[in-house]
Amino acid sequence: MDERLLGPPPPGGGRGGLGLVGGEPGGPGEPPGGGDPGGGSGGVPGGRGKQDIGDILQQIMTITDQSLDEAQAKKHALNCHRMKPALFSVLCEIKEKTGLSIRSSQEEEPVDPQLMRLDNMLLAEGVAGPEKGGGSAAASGGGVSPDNSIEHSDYRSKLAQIRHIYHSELEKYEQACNEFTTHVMNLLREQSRTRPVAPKEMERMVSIIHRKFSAIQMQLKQSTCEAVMILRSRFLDARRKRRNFSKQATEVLNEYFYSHLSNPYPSEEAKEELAKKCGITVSQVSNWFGNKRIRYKKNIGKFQEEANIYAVKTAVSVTQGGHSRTSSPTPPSSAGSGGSFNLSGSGDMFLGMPGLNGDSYSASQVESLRHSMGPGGYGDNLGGGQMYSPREMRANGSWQEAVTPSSVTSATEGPGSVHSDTSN
DNA sequence: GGATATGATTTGTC
DNA sequence: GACAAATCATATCC
Repeated sequence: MDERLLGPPPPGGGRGGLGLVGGEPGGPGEPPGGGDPGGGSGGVPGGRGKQDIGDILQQIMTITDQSLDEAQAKKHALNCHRMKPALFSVLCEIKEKTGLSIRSSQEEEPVDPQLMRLDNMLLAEGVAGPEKGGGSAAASGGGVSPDNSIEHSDYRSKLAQIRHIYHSELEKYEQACNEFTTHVMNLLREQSRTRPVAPKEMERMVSIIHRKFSAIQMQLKQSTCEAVMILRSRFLDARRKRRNFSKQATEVLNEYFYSHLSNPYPSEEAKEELAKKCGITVSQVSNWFGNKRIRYKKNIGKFQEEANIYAVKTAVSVTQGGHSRTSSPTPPSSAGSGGSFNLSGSGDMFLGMPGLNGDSYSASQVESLRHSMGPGGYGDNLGGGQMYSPREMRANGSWQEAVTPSSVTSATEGPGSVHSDTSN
């Protein structure tokens, strides 16, 4: 709090200044009536008057140190003091002089650029200003993938929480600021009975209070910005929010993968359909297949059991009459044009994979399963003229080379076998 | 709490 | 642009 305002010292410094004023010959310090109605000390000679004024000033200056009742009593006594009008006029004069310095220090301060930045950011993020409908702030400004609706709504709800807290705190600050301003104004008005308080002084006091509170508000804005930044970074860095796919989704993906083991590269349409089925995005499907291919290739043995499980699953579902097309939305892209699947998916599975415990499926098993697939199963492409997709023909680390042991392929060489063409 | 699984990202290649 | 491979970061299991 600015002491100068509540008890402005005279120019020249401290209380001594006032004492000097009071002692000026013929000055306003001389009591108009010359009597001593309150003091009870009889007539006041010049020296005695000085001392009296000094006492009064002392009392004024120490009034804040006293208890409320004591202060009220003192205040009342001072207001009734015979010297009061004279003192008041002196103080008014002093005020006139100090008014210049007040005015000079009251010049408009430039808007804090940091505050401007904070305001702009809060506005852009949809925290400050009017609420943005439909969470467009989160979608456009937040940089959250638009196809990730769950995260999107999560982001929006979190942002709404921040917004709510920000506004309620801001309201609290404003309320507190207003209350405090009113309180100080009342105090000043009260004090104006004892000492002159210029309207400008009051204005200045109000502006000081507002400045103090705006500093607090700035902290609030800073904290809010930080919270929004953290929220954004969390949602932007998808790795932080990694969630395992549902069991059902993984099953659908695995079923497709193992039923298209010869060419586990789903077309765009297939990806879209898988994504739809699994409740994930197309890029997530792509990621999943990318990861699956590389991990399968790296450690085929580890995935054998899984492969077998899905092989049997698929076979059973097909033999039961239910086309597993649900798990095999559409053939891979290469198949779309030329039917490039070299083998039926399920057929691959059994040909390329030893059974559990290292045992291979018997030829009859394979044959019966393959047969059971029929034209409606994953073996749709069995009769395709083109045997391999360009990808499969790659010489450097192609999928076929990696996943199909030569012993197996050579043993099952024939229409749809995989190894013969890879060398070309 | 460490090991493992798994989804996502980055980098380089074609 | 799609993909492979490496890597990161988090989830889950024990």
